[in-house]
Amino acid sequence: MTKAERTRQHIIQKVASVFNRQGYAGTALSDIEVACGLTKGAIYGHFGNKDALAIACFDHNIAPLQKGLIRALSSTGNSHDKLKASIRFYREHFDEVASKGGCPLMNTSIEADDTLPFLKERVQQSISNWQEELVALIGRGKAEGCIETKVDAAQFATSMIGMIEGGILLAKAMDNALYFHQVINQLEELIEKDIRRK
Amino acid sequence: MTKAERTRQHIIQKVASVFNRQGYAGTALSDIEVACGLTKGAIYGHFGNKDALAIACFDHNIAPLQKGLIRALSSTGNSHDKLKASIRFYREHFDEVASKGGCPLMNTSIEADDTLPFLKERVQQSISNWQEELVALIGRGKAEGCIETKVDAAQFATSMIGMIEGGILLAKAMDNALYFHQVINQLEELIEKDIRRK
DNA sequence: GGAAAAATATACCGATCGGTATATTTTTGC
DNA sequence: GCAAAAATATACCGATCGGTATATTTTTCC
Repeated sequence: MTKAERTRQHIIQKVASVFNRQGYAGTALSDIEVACGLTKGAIYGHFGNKDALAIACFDHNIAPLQKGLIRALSSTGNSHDKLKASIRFYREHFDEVASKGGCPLMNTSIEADDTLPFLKERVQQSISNWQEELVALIGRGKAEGCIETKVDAAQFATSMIGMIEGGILLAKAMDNALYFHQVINQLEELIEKDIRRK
Repeated sequence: MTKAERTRQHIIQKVASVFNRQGYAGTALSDIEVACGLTKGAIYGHFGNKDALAIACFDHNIAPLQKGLIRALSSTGNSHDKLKASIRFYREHFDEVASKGGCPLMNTSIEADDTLPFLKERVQQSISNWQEELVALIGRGKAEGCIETKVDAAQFATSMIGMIEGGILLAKAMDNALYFHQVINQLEELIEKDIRRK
């Protein structure tokens, strides 16, 4: 890895959580300079402008979440087990996500919604991918016989994502992880009672 | 109503949705001037600073939601019916909320979380109130015999709020109301199958 | 209807915004 | 180890930020 690449990674790694916490409009170049310990000259040597850096940071912020989903999908057990493994992943990593400013998908979505099309595009891609992976998993579960065939896969996938995001929102807003765990408990009960085929 | 009061209301009414859409950091005084058709001189004659205006706008944005909850709680029927009436309210008003930039509770929470304590305080108060009202409603439902006594009132209340907010988030992010309705459908099924006492 | 008061607009403030041109330092490759 | 190139810092740009002092207009009230 060349020096430039290392520095580029250093900047992303240091600045990503600042963007996640303060948002695009709320993060000034001066904040970025402080966060990575470099001056504008250096930063603009690696990124064309603030937008390009914001995109790189967004990608960096969602990478671990995408990896977590992939890992859960390739875990042992049937599709119902994988669904549970996926939820377990979010529960186990909540504190980490919270400490970095919350879910980047939600944070970016809220701000980008009406004002930052170049970020909104990426948010939509991530949500679509997440939802489609869950729909496919539920479909496989029906074929395997571990998930009720009458379950509406799209409705449940959307609801699951909505509950996870909603739980993070409430826990962050209230500064209390209990809210998140309450929603996740409800979700797990839902999967056990209404989704699983007995 | 005096002239000053009328103008003050005019400013709030015009600017509230701009704050909801663009956020606090993303809304410049120049945006505010354009939105209400007045100059800084006039605006600062009614509000001490940008913070004070943001607070007034937040209050204005959540007022209809608070009223909707109160109205649902005082609707006819038992507690289970009131729970359903409350959900129906959000479904019926989704398009209106979406057109004004989404749920102000969520939008404000995300941005205020780490940077705007004076707004975060209000968000917390609103969420607490919402959750407590639902917990109390479920408690009354148990006493009435229309809600299963084994239901965890706090967990369900939190989950219900989380699902509503999560649904709004997804629908807004994807520019597609279907996501919201999917989550609400799931929530209504949940209430009918797992909450209601048969 | 005219003077006092209130509301609004204009003009301006220092600070900070994102971004760039250039000078300086550090790294690379022979 | 030295020159070329790359990386970084410094100094500066015009624009815009939130906010204020003052001038002008509008409203109020006798």
